[in-house]
Order: sequence, then C-alpha cells, then structure tokens
Amino acid sequence: MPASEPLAPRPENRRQRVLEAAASRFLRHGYSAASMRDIAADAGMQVGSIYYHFPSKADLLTAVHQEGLRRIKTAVTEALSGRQDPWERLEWACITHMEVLLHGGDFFQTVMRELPRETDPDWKHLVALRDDYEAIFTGLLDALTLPADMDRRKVRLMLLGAMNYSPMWYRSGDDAPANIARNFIEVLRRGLEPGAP
Amino acid sequence: MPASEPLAPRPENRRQRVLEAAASRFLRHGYSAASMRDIAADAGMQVGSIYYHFPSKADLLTAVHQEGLRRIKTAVTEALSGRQDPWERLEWACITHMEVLLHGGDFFQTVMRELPRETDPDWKHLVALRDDYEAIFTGLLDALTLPADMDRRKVRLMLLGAMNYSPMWYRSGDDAPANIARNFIEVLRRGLEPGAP
Amino acid sequence: MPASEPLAPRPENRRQRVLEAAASRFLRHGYSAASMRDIAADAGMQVGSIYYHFPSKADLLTAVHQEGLRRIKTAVTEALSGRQDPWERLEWACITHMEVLLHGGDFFQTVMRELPRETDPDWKHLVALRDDYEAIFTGLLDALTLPADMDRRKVRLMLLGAMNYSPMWYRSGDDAPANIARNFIEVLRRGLEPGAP
Amino acid sequence: MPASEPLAPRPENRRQRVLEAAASRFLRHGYSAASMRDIAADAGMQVGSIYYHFPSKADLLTAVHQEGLRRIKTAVTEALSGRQDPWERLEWACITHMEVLLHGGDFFQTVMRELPRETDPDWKHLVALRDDYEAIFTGLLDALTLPADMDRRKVRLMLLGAMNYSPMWYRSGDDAPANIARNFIEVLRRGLEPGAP
DNA sequence: GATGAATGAGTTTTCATTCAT
DNA sequence: CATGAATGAAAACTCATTCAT
Repeated sequence: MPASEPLAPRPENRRQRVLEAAASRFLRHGYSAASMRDIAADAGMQVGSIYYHFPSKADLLTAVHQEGLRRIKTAVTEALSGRQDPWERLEWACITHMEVLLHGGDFFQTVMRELPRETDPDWKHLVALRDDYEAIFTGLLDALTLPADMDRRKVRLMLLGAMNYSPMWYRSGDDAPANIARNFIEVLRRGLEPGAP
Repeated sequence: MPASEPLAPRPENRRQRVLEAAASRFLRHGYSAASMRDIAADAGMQVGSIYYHFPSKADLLTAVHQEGLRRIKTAVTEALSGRQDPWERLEWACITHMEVLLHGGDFFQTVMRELPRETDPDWKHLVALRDDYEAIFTGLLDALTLPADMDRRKVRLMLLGAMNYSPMWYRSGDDAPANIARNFIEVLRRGLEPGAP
Repeated sequence: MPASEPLAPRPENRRQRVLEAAASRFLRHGYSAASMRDIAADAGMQVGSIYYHFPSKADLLTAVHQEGLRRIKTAVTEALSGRQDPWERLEWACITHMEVLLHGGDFFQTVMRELPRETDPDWKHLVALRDDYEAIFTGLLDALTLPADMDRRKVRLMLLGAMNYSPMWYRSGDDAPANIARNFIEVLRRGLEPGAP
Repeated sequence: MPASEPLAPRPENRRQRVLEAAASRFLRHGYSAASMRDIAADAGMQVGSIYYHFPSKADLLTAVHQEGLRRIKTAVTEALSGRQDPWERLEWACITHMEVLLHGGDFFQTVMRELPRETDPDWKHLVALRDDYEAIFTGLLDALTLPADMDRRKVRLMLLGAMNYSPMWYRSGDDAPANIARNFIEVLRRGLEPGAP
C-alpha cells in the first residue's frame, strides 16, 4: 500500500464538520425539521457515522448550544478584559454580542433562534447554559450608576431582546453590527429626547 | 331522547377548535414537532377531519398567523383610536402589543415565536402578513419629533425586539404587561441617565 | 319563489353525468387511482351525492362496463342486420368495434383497458359481461369457411387482440378506424404473401 | 451456534426480492392498488426497508419495466443470432416474445399489462423503454419482402396487439406459447383462405 | 335528491436509531 | 472509524363511505 490514501480524513475535524453541519441545518430548518441524513450529507458522511461522534440528535443540539455559548462567552470576556468604565464595558459586551450573532457563523445564532422549549428533551440544561451567559449582563448592569428605582432586570431583558431579534431583520447591506450595538447603547443611555425636561 | 346526541357536532366552532389546538401545539412544540395527530386529539376529533377544514398543515400555520395578526391589529387600532399625542399613541400601541402577546392566548405568541424561515412552506406570505402589522409602528415612529440624525428604523426594531423577546422570560409573577410596556417607553424616551450632560 | 331556479339540474341526467365522469377518470387514471372526489368534481357535484345514484365505487365500474358493452353490442348488432356474407359480416363487426373503440368515447375503451383482474371485487361479473359480447365474434368466425385444421378460437383472439391494442398506438392523424379494421381483415383473409405457393 | 442467524440478510438478493414482489403485486392488483406494505410483506421485510433500495414506488415500477424489457430484449436478440431468413427471424422473435410473456414470470407481463398512462409518474420514460424494444419488430418487418402498398406499421401493431393480448385469455391447458406464435405467423403469412383467387 | 361534515382505515414516505462488518 | 443495510414507529395526507339535515 502506498504511503497515503487520497481521501484520508484528517482525524479530529470530522466531529467538527458534523457540528457545523448540524448548526447550519438547525438554524435554517429548525431542530426537528433538520434530519440526521441531511446533516450527514452536509458533513460528507453517512448517517450512521454521526453516531460515532454523538450519541443522539438531542446531544447534537446540546453540543451546538455549548459551542455557541462557549464562543460568545470567550469573545465577550476577552473584549471586557482591561476595560474599567461601566458604560464602556456594557457597550463592548453588546458590540461583541452583535458581531458574533450577526457575523460569527451559525452557532450562536442557533442558540438564540432555536430557543429551548419546555417540551424539549434537554430543556433545563440548555436554559441553564444560556442563563450562565446572560449573567454577564446582569453583572454589567449592576455596575452602572442608575436612578434608584430603575428595574435593572427589565433593562437587561429589553437590551437582550433588542439584540437577539436582530438576525430577523439584519441584511448584508445594513449598518455594521458594532454600529448597531453602539446605537442601541446610545438610545438606552440618553433616550430619544435627550434635551427633554 | 336524552338531552344531547353524541354525533351532534355543534356545527360551526369545530374549525375554531382546530385552530386553537394548532396554535397551542405550534407554540409549545414548534411547527414541525407538532403533529396533526396531537392537534386533532386536542381538538377532540380524528386526524382526517382536520383536512376537511384546512387543506394542509402549512395552511394551518398560515391561518394561525392570520388570526394572531388580525387580533393584534384590531386591538392596536382600537387602542389608538381617538388618541392624538404621538408619544401617547406609541405607548398605547406597546401596551396593547404586550398585553396581547403575554395575556392574549397562543395565537399572537405563535406568530412571534414560530418566526418564518426561508425554508418554510409559506415563508413569503407569512413575512408579508407580519410586515403589514409592523408597519403600524413605522407610522407611529415617524410621527415622533426626534433628533434629525436618529435612525427611526433601528429604533423601531429595537423596540419590537425588546417586546417580542418578552414571552421568553415573562412569568406569571412578573409586573403587568402594561407596566412593562410603559417602562420600555420610558427608557426609550428618557434614557437611563436622564440628568446626564 | 320565481318560476325557475338558475341551477336547476335536469332531473335524470345527473346519474349519466356521474357515469361519464367515472368512465373518463377510470380510463385516464385507472380504477383505483381514480378518486370518488375527482369523479364528483368532474360531474359537478359533491362526493356524497354520488352515493345517491350508485351504492359504491365498484358498482360505478360495473355500470361503466355495462354501458360500454351495451353500446358496442347495440352498434355491432345493428351493423350486422341485413348482411349475409360471412366475411362481410366479420368485416362490419370489426369496423364497428374499431369505430366505437377509437371514436366512441370513454366507455368501451375503459372496458378494454381497465380489464378485470382476479383480485377485483366484481371480477366474475365483469368477465361474464365481456365474454357475452365477444361471443358475437365466435359466431362470426364459425360462419366462415376455413381449412379444416384452422383453430378458430386462436384466430378470434388474434383479431380481438389486434383491435383492442389499438387505443395504445392510435393517434388523431392516423388512418380512420374503419380503414384500420378493413386492413386487419384483409391481412387476416389473404395473408401478407398472397401469391405464395 | 445454530446453523443460521435470524439477522443475517443474505446480502445482495434482497433488492431482487423486492423487485420480484413488486412485479407480482403490480401484475395482480395494478400499480396503484398494490401497496408498499404488501410488497414488503411478500419480500419478507419491513416497508421502510424497501426505501433503502428504491427511492419511491414509482421507481419500483420503472425498475420492473426495465427488468422486464431487459429480459425480453436479451432473449429475442439471442434467439435471432445466427438466423438469416427474414420470415424465420420474425417467427423466432414472436416465439420468444410469447414464451417470455406467458411462461417468463411476472416482469414482462407487467410491462404489457400495466401499460403506462399519461397520468403516471414516469410516463414518458416507460413509453420510451417499451418503444425501444418494439423497434426490434420494426426492423424485422422492414426485412420482409411484401407487396409495395402494404402498411408495415399497421402489420407490426396488429401482430404485437395479438400477442400482447394473450395473457388475458391464455390458460395453463392451452397450446404451448411457441405454437401459438407459429400459428399467428402462419395466419399472418398465408391468410385464412390460402387457396383463394 | 343533495350536501356539509366527519370518520377510520388506509396510503406513501421519512426518520432517528442500531449494528454487523 | 465508517458504512451499508435494516428497522419500526411515526409522519402527513387520502379516500371510500356514512349520515343528519
């Protein structure tokens, strides 16, 4: 036998290929409309082969969520490192959130689109994963100096909602994600009637 | 003869029963994970009977969207009638939007949760239906007096995103929908640092 | 109430409309691929209404066969009346058979195309109906003066097969059915090598 | 360990088993009255397993036609090889045609019984397959020396019709297929009145 | 006579999963 | 590691038929 086979699949990135195919299919078709066969085809293998890497379809979804949240957490944490000003920190968290969401591939978008449902097999786990990420924003808002009666939870959910809805309307010609994020923060901070009594 | 016969089908509301069952299942399981069998069971009839009222599952989804959007449009239009002040009008649109979304049953929530995908059977139609409703908000924002460089489209999408994300976190003990809406408007109008330079 | 209603269906020909629609659908789609709903639609009525005229789909098929065979028997019998010469009688039977088969509507063609199968509900009945018609040809062949060892049954089946296959290849530009029939008879009588030893 | 394991699927002939079961069911019940469930049962497997080998019921029909026509073409071609005399060649083609049709199993008979309809899924393809076979007969007739005004197409269709109708009346006690074929050729060649003026 | 509404058994097809090789 | 082959349950949908009105 010669030294190398023509199609030799580099050993470790086949799992990754499956994961990417799954994220893409979950995002475009939804979890249950995405079929293992199609995912396998996208990943360039047979259905049965997926099961060597992942024990079930539900585990694939979990892995996509984990990967998506791992990426966003890493990115946000890195963006915050070294920054002190509370408003600047919030702004950079949002900039990163928007950039990863809109230009960072299918993983994080799948997390935000294929939101867990109470009827999902792994519901509690997925919710816990996401809550863990969103806790970063709880901390960032707590660090702001705000009027005493301001409901910080509502503000956080308002901001996250505004951002997470963006893949629904964002098109390639739109303003850059970072600018959209800055706009949201600006509106949030000053309001629409900055000079009002 | 006893008071009621088993086969008397209370003629007209069976179609409505199907529609309600479908909205509920679509909301709780997602469109493709919801089975016609379960919808039929919820509606108290046989699977085949659904097809007398709706030609396909996709049409059922379309009908749910139509009904949800018909309801919210009616409610918002009515809430706006007689009001003149632009900010008051926007606030009432949001109050109504939140009340119908959070306390108005499954229809409108399904519209906002089961967002159309490009791969969906009736995608363009569903998007057009929702755009038609959201156009109300375009008008409301156009009526506001805002700084000249303010991007009203972004503001509209920010506000809608904040509201439409709410079913994801809203729990029964939370503040009333109307209050949440008022809070959103307040933040949007004044910002979080009302006295800032 | 005014003197006449706009849609008043002339009382007796609705049964006939059903029968014609059935023949057409049976012929073009085959018995089991033809649906009662489609037949009803072609006939301009609701499915349920068919059951006033015919107790079941199988009975519809039987009725189509009966009507088709009634028509061809009437036509052939009439064509033979007054003719004495055995070969002329056979020729006219064939001319009529071909004309009704190729230009006589869907009934007789359905009889010959949707041939009864042993698995059909009404198999024996349908076969008996057709045998009854084909018996005419047995008689016509018996009347011919032929070489003693000639197997008249085989000749009859050869001739009927040749004719009954014709709807499969006959197209509107082809020779007239009567001419095709005359050709068949000519070949049958003289052979392809008329002057051979 | 006992002699055979229940799950050992004798690897390659399962596809063939499906094909045979399909031919048999299509022949006895007709294409649309034959159910995949019954075909699977005849083949000794689950319905779903059929779809590993054939993508749809329509493809199964196509495969049956292909196999039937492949068989008859092979048989006829072989029967003609080495023969020169035009009439002898035609006779042997007919002998083979009749033998395969009446004693050659369900495949070719299905081709000739389950004649393609314009409404069939794969209509044009099936017609093309059969035309390809029947072209052999066009060639055989062209090779005969016949009166100048003889319409060879009509003669070909007369002969094919006579043969293809035979499964409808052939019963096990009948004359051997080869003899029936010889009879047809004899009648075709000499006619019924060989000594006539 | 006709129909609107419903039924239940049936259809083809899809799918996640398994497992011997 | 990967796959070819199979499975059985479930999917959406169709259909002949029924029956009260």
